[in-house]
Amino acid sequence: MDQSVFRPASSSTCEVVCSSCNLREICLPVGLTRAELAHIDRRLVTTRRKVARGEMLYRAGDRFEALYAVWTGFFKTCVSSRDGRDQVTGFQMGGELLGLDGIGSRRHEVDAVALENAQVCVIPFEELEALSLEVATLQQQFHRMMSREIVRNQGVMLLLGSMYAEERLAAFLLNLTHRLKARGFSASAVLLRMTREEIGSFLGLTLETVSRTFSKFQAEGLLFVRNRQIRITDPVGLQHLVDGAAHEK
Amino acid sequence: MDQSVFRPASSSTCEVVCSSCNLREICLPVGLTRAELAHIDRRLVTTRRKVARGEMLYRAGDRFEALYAVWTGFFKTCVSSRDGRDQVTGFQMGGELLGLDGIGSRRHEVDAVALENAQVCVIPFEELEALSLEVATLQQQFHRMMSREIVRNQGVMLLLGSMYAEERLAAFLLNLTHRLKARGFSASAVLLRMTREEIGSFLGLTLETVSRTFSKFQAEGLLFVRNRQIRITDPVGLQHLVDGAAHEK
DNA sequence: CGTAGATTTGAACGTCCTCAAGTCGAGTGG
DNA sequence: CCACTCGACTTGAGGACGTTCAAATCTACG
Repeated sequence: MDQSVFRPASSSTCEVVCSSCNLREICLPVGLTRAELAHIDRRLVTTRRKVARGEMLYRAGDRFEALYAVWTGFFKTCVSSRDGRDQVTGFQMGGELLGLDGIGSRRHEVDAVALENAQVCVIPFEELEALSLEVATLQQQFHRMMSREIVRNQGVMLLLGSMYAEERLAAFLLNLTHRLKARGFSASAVLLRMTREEIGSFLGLTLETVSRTFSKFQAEGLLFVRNRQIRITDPVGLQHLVDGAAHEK
Repeated sequence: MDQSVFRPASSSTCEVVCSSCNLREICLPVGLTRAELAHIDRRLVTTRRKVARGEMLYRAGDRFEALYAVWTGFFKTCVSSRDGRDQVTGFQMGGELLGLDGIGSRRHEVDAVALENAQVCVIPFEELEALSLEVATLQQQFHRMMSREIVRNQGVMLLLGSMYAEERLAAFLLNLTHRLKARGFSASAVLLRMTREEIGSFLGLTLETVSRTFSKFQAEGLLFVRNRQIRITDPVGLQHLVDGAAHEK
């Protein structure tokens, strides 16, 4: 647990501006004009926060005060019931928002954990709502992002409710590669940031089933696995699986 | 399919005002002052729409133009993948919003089907966003509702990802009764508006498993079932199940 | 170089699904 | 009013998929 350069609650106040951020075409400010961007610069986001691998950005029960836009690094969110069951509900990468769960009750309802050393832009929620009253485009964009979160989760419900293990893992991998590709990374060579257990929790499977399914995919020539290094050699084959090919009559 | 009194796209323009609606303490305008309510009356909602049992309020792919607040009746929402798999993602009753899935892409991403003759308040989305710029409280309330939708769905993911059939059905029933109770209905005598198959689809189970589990609950004295009439006699026992009692060591 | 955690793989078991048959209930028409 | 029909529901039997338990291997990191 390398914490040497990461003081838990450290924050940097220097030059945090959306208008020159490399993620501005993916993140919350999509579609804002230069003038609008200038208007929100230094008002919407004033600080970044570093979160070391394994640490929580926030945890269920914490007071909700801000949303977070992932700038670098990789997160997971988990819900847990009182009896200790828990479920990974999503993985977040650059440009994606964390904290939407807290708006309704003013308390966070899930845990957000960094899977690798990460930095997030802190978006004080009061400020976001205030600016949204001034900048209609910002409001619209925020609504779009919340809506997409809802749709994404419904897609996960489809996966959890009606897919076989192989279909789930295939869908998971394709989703991951699409998002990586949209950020300029390779869609075929993927370095997983999460354990088999975390993948399993997200997909409603055990870690053993995830491991076995990876092995099966490799045996079938769909990909190469070596620990967390994945090379996808047949994305079409994976898509075919997601489309239910293996169980059609 | 009794359509005699329900013309599919019919709408009534008379006296549709939030300020005198019996659901104003549950629906979107929660927390608005009298002045604010007066401000949005006849602007936010101008029409109601009737939807007959079995008909769709909207379907996946339709252009998104409005949100809908359920006024009377009962709905389900379904996602389906191209290969014909489909999954009920939720059931909606009075005061709950439909259509949030369309904001992101300006197209609806799910189907919304009336499970009984229903009426919804039509909330043109452009108008909602415009009014949200004027009435900060309305904006806040809308954000809260979207956030709660996200949290709700994460709860469903927990259910689908890590619960046994009995736990799922118990959780489903308790959720239903809580919502009914909040609307002034009995929390013990419930008339299900959906088929076993729809319950099963929502819970990631087959209709047979749902049926068997109902029978088992009855045999254990947790409830009485008679078709869609449910009488819950031991809500604590059901809660105990949800909390994982049956599988604790 | 040793230890703890992550991963792989095997074998047996269990939950839930599939397939099938039969029952029940509401609506229809004779 | 009653037979008829269709869909919804119940119940049983067998099997499949994924889990659980267990052991071995691998990897990263101190």
